[in-house]
Amino acid sequence: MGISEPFDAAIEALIRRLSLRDHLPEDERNALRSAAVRSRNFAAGDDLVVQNSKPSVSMLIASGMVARYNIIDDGARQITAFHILGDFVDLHGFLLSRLDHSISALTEVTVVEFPHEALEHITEQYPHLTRMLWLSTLLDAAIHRQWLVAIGRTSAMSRLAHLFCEQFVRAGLVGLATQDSFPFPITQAQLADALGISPVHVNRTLQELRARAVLEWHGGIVSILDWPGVQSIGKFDEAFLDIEHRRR
Amino acid sequence: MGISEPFDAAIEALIRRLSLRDHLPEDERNALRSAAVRSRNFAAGDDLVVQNSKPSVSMLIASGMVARYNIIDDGARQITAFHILGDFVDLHGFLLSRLDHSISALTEVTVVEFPHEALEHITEQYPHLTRMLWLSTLLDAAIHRQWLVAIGRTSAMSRLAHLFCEQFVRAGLVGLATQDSFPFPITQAQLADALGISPVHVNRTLQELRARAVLEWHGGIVSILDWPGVQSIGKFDEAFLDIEHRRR
DNA sequence: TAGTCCCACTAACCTAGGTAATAGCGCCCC
DNA sequence: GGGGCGCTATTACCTAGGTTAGTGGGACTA
Repeated sequence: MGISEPFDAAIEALIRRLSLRDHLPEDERNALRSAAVRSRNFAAGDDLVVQNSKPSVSMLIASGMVARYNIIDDGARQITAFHILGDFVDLHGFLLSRLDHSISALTEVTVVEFPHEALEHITEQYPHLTRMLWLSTLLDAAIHRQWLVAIGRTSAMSRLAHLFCEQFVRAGLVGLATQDSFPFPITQAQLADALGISPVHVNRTLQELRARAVLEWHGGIVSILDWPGVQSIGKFDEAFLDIEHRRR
Repeated sequence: MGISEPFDAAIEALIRRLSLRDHLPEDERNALRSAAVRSRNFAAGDDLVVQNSKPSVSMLIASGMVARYNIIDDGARQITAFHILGDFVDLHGFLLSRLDHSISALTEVTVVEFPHEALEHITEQYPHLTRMLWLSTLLDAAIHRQWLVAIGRTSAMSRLAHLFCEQFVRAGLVGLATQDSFPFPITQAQLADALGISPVHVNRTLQELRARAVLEWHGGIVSILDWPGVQSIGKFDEAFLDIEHRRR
């Protein structure tokens, strides 16, 4: 195995995630496999991409967790997305000239790189696979919209619960969750930056969730104790993740 | 003119918007023109699409203004996007199974419809045009991210100013703005739903902007009095709109 | 085995923005 | 030409969540 292992893990997870939405024929799977050129490792805290850069590759996550974020001039930070195994973190960088945000590793991370020429080749040769990759960026946008709704119009409690629900379902889609738990190896401060609240209030709110006995979060693992309860607090409806197998 | 007028207005505005990012050859322009089948009118307040429906066409705006929004069970509403002339409101509905939000007309609106089969045909025959349409949805996502940053981490003042900046620039791109003004025909309550604040606070904040003499908003027209001032209050940097002409 | 981080957690106090209720004003429509 | 009606504006009061300034514990380090 050696060098081929991260390739396999990441690409098969991507294929698995896409296959939930439509069948991927073997030639398209192979096109994906041969578009990846190499893997790269990052330590926790490293930036994979910095704002305003013009990357020439897009990165698929093979292990670990990353965040996309923006820094505001006063030093505040807003995380706009979390990504895990099988997520194409900056696929949009293929068509956007310069990235409007940075991406940093929340844990140790391994990614697989896809040169933009290889992606362009896919768009020239494989229309259906192109639609599936396009879909993958549309799902990211749908998640952005859910975050907007949560941050704009719901309480800290709801936002927190909603995010846990989303991460639980997404981890499950790539085989990283058990029936009632999933890895969530970040700090309360990072979570605060994603939810648009202060770290202190994240702590307060977590205690309330713990007191209500709907979930626990220790040692980087979230355990769901009462799934309907969390969903209801978070007003979570997984429809936006569009997990439906059909021709696209 | 007659029936062909909205087609022309909408499609030429779309072409203009895309052409800012890369050259669109004549055959691709014609492919777009022939993919549109008919226009439709909506009165202010009508829903163009309701949440969870499965549309079989995508709509390009020919005139008027629409909002994408989600309703939360407690009745609160969050607007996640505004769209004007030349915007493909629900292009993502082409690949997503069911829409995760509703779309409603804020003014009288005319749209041009593109059947999903016609869009699929484009993806099969015109790889470059496909990338450009994909890009158009990526720009929507980039705007979502900016809204997330604004709503999550900035004051009501900044959010308001940021939104005005964004709308001013976007209106300019399709020829709807003058040097220092643009149409913004919505109510303070609708604006509140986009910014994630209350209508009362929108009013308070507008007065503050007026007092600082950076902009005015009367009769559905926003007049920018001090462009650097508005940009600085809104921490606005148009880079995320990716207005750069290059091969994509 | 003491020293130093980093992170979860706590407490006291503070403020941006929410809520409710109401007034005024233009516009349309009989 | 008067009566709704939708929108802006205003006031008084309230609260979710922010801020600041800590404590305590676990893990690596010397």
